[in-house]
Amino acid sequence: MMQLIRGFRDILPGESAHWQAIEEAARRLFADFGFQEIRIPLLEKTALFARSIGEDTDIVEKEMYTFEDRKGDLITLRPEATASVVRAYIQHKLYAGDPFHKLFTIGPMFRRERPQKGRYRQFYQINAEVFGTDSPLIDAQLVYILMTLLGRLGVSGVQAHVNSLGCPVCRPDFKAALMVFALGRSAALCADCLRRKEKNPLRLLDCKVPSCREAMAQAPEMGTYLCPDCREHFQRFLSALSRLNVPHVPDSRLVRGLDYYTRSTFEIQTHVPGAQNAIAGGGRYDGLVKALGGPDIPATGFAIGLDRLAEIVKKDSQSAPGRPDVFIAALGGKSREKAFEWACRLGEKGIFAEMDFGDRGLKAQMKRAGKLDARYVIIIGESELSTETAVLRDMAAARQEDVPFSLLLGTVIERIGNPH
RNA sequence: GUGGGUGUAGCUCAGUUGGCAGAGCACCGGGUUGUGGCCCCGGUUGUCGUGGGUUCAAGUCCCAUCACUCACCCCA
Repeated sequence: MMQLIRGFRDILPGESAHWQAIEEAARRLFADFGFQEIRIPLLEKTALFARSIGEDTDIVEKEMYTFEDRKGDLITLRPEATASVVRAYIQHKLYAGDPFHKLFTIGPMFRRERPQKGRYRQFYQINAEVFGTDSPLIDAQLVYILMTLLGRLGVSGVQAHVNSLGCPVCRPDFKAALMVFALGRSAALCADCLRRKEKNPLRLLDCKVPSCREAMAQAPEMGTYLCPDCREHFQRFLSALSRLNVPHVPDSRLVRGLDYYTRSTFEIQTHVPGAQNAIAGGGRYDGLVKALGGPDIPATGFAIGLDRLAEIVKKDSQSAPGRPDVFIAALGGKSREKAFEWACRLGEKGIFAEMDFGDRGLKAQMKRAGKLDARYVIIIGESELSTETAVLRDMAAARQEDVPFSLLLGTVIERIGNPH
């Protein structure tokens, strides 16, 4: 049997409704807050991701779908959206005139990781990016938007974890201090952490191995190393969240894996069991626009993992196709042709008319009409053809009447339009 | 990439020390020559994930492989 590629998935009709609900809620919310949609390509030059995400990150080192095209250029299926949005912002000089832009995009990303619950190799994200201000108020607004969206979707028990990663002025000092501290504890660290302390010392802070946690318990905290500007920025971020009554917990262990993050960083976590408890995350990336060849414009944004969110939003009930307004039960070929014509005409008028295309008995067709929960059934067979009169049955009332063909569609439209 | 678990009907799952592949739901037909839901009767549905091996005999034991799943790494 042909099977789909490992780590990829089909979103079947019963589930797609949940996805639509989330996407519609997000679009409405973005409109409410003045965001505009930007649509970006799935493929970019590999160098874009290598430069923005960071050469030494796992994403770039071993998780990207990278290919050579026919010309020999290296291209990559996007592992995240921010790099592309920034590229587009720069390329089309969206900063000219007014650098302030609020953008969102929804679509699939690709990472070649080991599949796991809520994690696929093609996964979907809703991304928001705000360019042109370094205000912590905007960071707070992004968190507020995230919480509002989750609230509108009926997701409860979520918490915003927030932190500040500092800036190019103060972060190097912190990294150095962290490295020195880790060096003193080398004996107690796991193999992964020994590797981390060279490449990405910040990650030492969120290792899950108990012995590492213990060893790092007294590690220096970013908070104490923040420069005055960053310290004030973080305070304003926190107080804005408090003013908005957003439940949030400062979490000095919250670090992000991508190199481009600066200052405010946040993650929305659920209390669901399992390791995949983060459903959205983001933060400020003030240096990225410049690093990718644009002007020195600050920016901030978030990403929501749609796969996990859909899993949470999914109600126990599977969504079903809508109930037909009318089911047309036809007996015999001639009748079926008539039924088919009626079904099409009714559909054109916005009335959902279902019918059976096989050659089945009336009982079977009535059964099907009942199963589909059709409001009315039209019955047409030999005798109806000869008298040019169809039977129109109200299923709930279990009453039926004869209606001349010439009046049938009008009668149905009237009944559906004005029930009773 | 690393480690554990699981693959039997469309779905949820039974299947004994190796001995004719099952149940419920769903689906189809009948009970009513052309009238739904409830009920009753009957029927269909399988590469037992795939490929090899052991055996008189494999869903069952062994090996490999693929997929799913959980955790790690990492991340949304």
